[in-house]
Amino acid sequence: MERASPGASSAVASTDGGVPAGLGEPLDEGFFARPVQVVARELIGCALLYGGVGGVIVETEAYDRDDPACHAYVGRTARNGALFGPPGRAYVYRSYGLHNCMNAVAEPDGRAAAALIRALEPRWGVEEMARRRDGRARRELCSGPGKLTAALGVDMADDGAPLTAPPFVVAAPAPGDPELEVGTGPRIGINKAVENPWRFCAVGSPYLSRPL
DNA sequence: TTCGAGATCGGA
DNA sequence: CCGATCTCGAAT
Repeated sequence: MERASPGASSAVASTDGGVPAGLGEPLDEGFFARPVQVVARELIGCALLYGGVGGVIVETEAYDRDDPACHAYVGRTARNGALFGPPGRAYVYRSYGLHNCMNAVAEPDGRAAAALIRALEPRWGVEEMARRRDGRARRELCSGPGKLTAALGVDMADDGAPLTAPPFVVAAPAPGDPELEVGTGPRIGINKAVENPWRFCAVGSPYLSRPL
């Protein structure tokens, strides 16, 4: 069981450029140019920041082109174009007319697939995220795909943007970070291909959208 | 603690 | 029409 005490949160040491310290190596395009299930699994424990604000990825889902639940399943359209583009880009779409959801495009250029980022453990710029999320508790800042885009300030204008360049940072787990145990389960909120266990979670994290 | 409905809009 | 969702209020 994790036992983070709210009062013990220390100030985040940041370098000059607003990019926080304590990050691992930035992930390159090659990381994303692999099977989407592998990418989705290995993103657990990595850092995701937007403008210096963000946290550690604790929940993802994989969607590939042969998957009826994937937006690319119906073929290329105006909305899902980024899915067919080069790996390491963002695919951002609007959900239920209200929320934005963010994916990391995976697999080689032209092959549609993406990992949906579903939850973060807030770590950098927590104050700013709380402001954007109406002063909610840390646990609720990024515990869902629509919540985390709101907390980071990611929107439709970021559709197609490279995750390998500012304002995005996606970095491997920092050296010395405890390795997270990854669990799998069925994906959330879909009605097709429900049985595929393509949801990946950091086991026991209190920051998931839902427990496994 | 769980359940159900409403909000809201671009794309097929 | 219908979502890869979130929130709030009511019931349990």
